[in-house]
Amino acid sequence: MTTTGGKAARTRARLTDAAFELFAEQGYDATTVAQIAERVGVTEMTFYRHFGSKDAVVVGDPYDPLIAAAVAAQPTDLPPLVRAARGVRSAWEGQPLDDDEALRARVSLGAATPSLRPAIRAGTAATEAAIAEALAAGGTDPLDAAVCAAALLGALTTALLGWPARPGTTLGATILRALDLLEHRP
Amino acid sequence: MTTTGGKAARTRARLTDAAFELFAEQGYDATTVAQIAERVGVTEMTFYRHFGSKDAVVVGDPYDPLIAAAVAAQPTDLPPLVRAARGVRSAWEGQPLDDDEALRARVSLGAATPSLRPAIRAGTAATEAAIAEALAAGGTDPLDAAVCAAALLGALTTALLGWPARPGTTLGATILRALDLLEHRP
DNA sequence: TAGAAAATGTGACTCACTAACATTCCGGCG
DNA sequence: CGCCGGAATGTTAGTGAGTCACATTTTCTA
Repeated sequence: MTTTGGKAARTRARLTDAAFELFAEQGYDATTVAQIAERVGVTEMTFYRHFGSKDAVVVGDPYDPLIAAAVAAQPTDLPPLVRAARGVRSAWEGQPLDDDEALRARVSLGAATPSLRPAIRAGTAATEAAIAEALAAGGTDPLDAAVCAAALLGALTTALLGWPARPGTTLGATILRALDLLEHRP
Repeated sequence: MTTTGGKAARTRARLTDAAFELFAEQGYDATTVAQIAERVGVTEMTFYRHFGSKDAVVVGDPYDPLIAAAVAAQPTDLPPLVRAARGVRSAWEGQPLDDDEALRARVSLGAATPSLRPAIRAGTAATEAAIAEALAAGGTDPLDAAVCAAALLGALTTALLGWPARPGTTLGATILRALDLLEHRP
């Protein structure tokens, strides 16, 4: 039993691998769920039980909910957008995402596939809501809070998707740069 | 021939009306394109020829491309996010959108229907790209420009969708408020 | 009023996604 | 060893959005 996890985890991993192979061979849109399932020797139904949607293979994990805590910890007398940006900055510095090749590949695919963007945005919705709530808890008007959170997530997502196109640049630098822009540092 | 436009325009208008009736009766998701077409006495095919997708009935018109010009007209020594925000502000002041009941109804539906959000975002993509390009033409790094444009559009879209929930508030005030937030005016 | 052009219809298809129900795999326990 | 229960997977049959090639009607113009 050297392999990690039970049978389900293994099937899930095989589906992920097959999916990325096919995406690389034919592109995301041209690949059908049936093809992915077939390559693994499994039914479409099994795919949907593991992922729920075709998007989910690529988008996968939701963003950090602990970002919200970092936002809430920022001084409430700052303008809300600055408060949010500083919160994310401190959260990142506390626990950065290591940018391995796998992540770069996934982000690259996401950036190169327009039909995937809705799913990407949807994946950030939870974080956006959490940040908005954290801002509102500090006395910011709820709509103002939502607007700032949306601006922040828009900036972060665009930075993330633009990162793979800049070889040699670290993800951290790209993210922090986006935060600088929100704080008007030119 | 007192009616405006040719037959196509009339069919399109009838499809829009029928669609919004059905959306009001049963909700957007529960309404099928076949139902819309049937109510007008027309085929699904005709619907798709007029709209291209179910989303398009609600999302409809693309945003102002002249916003980009206003952004480009702002002084280049401002931080890019400020430059973008001031550009939109000046564009709005030059030619505001009149907020009639029809617009409010459409925005309301969009705000209340999560499955519509992807289409809404997609509808702003052209404006976002135009603003990014205007910023980049002023010497801003292309990725920085894209990040700022995304933040701006994120803020504006959220403000727009949040507007109908505030009876008595004008759309203009809501938009200008969002721009204030991007410029750190609390 | 004929004839081109615009508008619409037909039928068949692909693909994502869902649901109810049946079946097989696998580890633990007597 | 052999049985048993739950997890994992299969089967079948759908719905609904969107596309395509081709036929037909309607509308406008010369």
